Amino acid sequence: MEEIDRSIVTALTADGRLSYTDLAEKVGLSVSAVHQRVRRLEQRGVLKGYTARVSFEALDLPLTAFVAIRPFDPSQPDDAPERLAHLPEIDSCYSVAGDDFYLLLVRVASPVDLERVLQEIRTSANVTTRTTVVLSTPYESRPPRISAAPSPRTRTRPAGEPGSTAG
Amino acid sequence: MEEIDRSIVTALTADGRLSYTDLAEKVGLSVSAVHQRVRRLEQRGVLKGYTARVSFEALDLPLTAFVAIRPFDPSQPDDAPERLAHLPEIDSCYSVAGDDFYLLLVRVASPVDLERVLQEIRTSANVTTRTTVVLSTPYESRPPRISAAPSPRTRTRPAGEPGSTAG
DNA sequence: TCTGAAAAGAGTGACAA
DNA sequence: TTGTCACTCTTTTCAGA
Repeated sequence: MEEIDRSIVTALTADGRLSYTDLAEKVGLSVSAVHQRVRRLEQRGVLKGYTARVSFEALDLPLTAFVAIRPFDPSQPDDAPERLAHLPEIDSCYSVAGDDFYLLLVRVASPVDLERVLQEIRTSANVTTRTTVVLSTPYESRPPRISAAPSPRTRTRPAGEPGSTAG
Repeated sequence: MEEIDRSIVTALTADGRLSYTDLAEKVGLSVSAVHQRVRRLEQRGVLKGYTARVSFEALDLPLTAFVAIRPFDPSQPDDAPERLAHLPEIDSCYSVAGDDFYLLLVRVASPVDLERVLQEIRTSANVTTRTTVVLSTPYESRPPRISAAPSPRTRTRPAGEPGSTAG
């Protein structure tokens, strides 16, 4: 990605409510130029949206756990993610290589709630669970380092226009 | 947490750039009342900040992995999180119960980069690694369900005021 | 803790370069 | 693709209830 776009994305991951005025100052462009770039980054899907970062402790969800799941009957169709999507305690669902099929990140208020959620996971998706409790979180969701490498969409060009292979 | 604050937090996790005007409409208060509530939620630490959500694929970080680590020599002081913090490929670091000491979430551009990062993790923190590659991510970082239970800070009271234990 | 109003500041779109 | 300008809307602060 190009340098200015990179610094825009970096700045917006650090503060998602930055005004275009402040952004423009940071990257050394006018407000409207920055505004257009942000719109393009949003359209390309580089910027997918904006969220508030919350304190899970303050929201009474102090207990985090990773739950690795495997189907009880591996011959059955595997639709665990959809079957589990209704559980609000599940923060994330990853399909993984290795011994397990999926790895879930779960946030609850208490051990008793974790027990209940594990039961709901097992019965909803017909899986066995192996749970790893998080004791503390030294850091989480750090902003990524954004490289200069072109993203796939950067290479796209309007239909009908000749590509560089023509040269 | 109280109902209006809950809907404010929910709305801001869904769209972190919502204007106070829109927020005020959603929760049925005036703009300045909503503004005050948001400021208070920020001061209490319920709202910790705002970020742009990015596409890791578009940022050329299509490969995600979980890396479980254990100290090579368990008798040495355990300062792995600080020793690893400089690696930008590490998104999150969780201290966990169970067989491993920490679980890292890592994002890289390619298998070769993963290999390099694993070597850097091993040498930086003097640990062994066990890596689980993520194949796909059905969902990630979903907004939490916000309960009515009081957050810890809600219970605090001005110093010198008698607590309920006095009764 | 809320409302309403006023001033300062930011977002937005058209147009020229 | 960027900058300028003009218009509109939002943010921010304050007094008063």
